[in-house]
Amino acid sequence: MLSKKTKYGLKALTYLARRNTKEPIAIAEIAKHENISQKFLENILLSLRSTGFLGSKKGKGGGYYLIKDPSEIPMTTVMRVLEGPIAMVSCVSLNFYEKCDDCPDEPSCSVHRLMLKVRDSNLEVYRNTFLADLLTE
Amino acid sequence: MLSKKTKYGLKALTYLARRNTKEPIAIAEIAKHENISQKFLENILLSLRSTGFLGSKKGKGGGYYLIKDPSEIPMTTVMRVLEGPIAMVSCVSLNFYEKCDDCPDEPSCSVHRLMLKVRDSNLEVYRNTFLADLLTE
DNA sequence: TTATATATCTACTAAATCTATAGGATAATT
DNA sequence: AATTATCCTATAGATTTAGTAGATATATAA
Repeated sequence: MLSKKTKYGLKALTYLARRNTKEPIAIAEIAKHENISQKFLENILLSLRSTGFLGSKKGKGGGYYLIKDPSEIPMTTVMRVLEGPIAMVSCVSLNFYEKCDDCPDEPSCSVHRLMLKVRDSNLEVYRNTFLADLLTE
Repeated sequence: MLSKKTKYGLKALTYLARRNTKEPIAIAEIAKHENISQKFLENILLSLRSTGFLGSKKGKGGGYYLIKDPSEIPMTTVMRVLEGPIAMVSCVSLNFYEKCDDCPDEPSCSVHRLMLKVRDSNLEVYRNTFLADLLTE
């Protein structure tokens, strides 16, 4: 299942993209409109900031804003920060590879085989989907 | 992340398919060869039995055996039993659909949009992959 | 300079889920 | 009757998730 963290994070980014302004938008506003616990959202936006496409400003009139255009924000980046590795097992992960401790041989492992296909398939979706694609036209 | 339950279940099925016999194979044998806790595997195989492609026999000489040919056992069925719904959110689930309580409108929901793509993509993989495809040739 | 509004950061707690184990019940074989 | 193996239910420990609390840092405005 998709975590609430990811769900909320996506909704928040979508909200920012739809507001379509360079002005910072307060967490409180996003939380209210998207029905998210404000404190929880604080943590989520904080972790998204590390991606480089999300900026923030403190103090009165502060908040969060998109640095890049939504058409340049790929879901690969978003999902990796929010949900973690795209691969379902670490032995097929591109960015977080780790050998399975119980599996003696990867090429002959059925789990490895199946999850490789799943990873490729998901990766294609995430690579070809940008924040802009999730906004309603 | 893929659950251990699913991982073990897949390995067990693969083991059965590779043994390539109609004779029942004891849980103990599978558990030993695949490095799985026997008691845990009991539960897993039990739940897989409901799919119809896995049979069991009690008593001496008993165990589990595949009823169908591995080329006729699709991953959609396996994954749904072991890992649960293929969709990452219930609002895009084919078999377990449920409306999100916090989301007023599905067509305009960005999470819905993205997860629809992901579901379709995963579904294609699982539908086109059969147990037989996971065995090393 | 002071008050206010906002993000930042760390720590914590409660609930849910996952992993595994325990022990007996049931059924088939010898 | 004894043995062997699956079947079934319950439970316990570990981990993860979701959410909360409270103090700190920083920017704005009066």
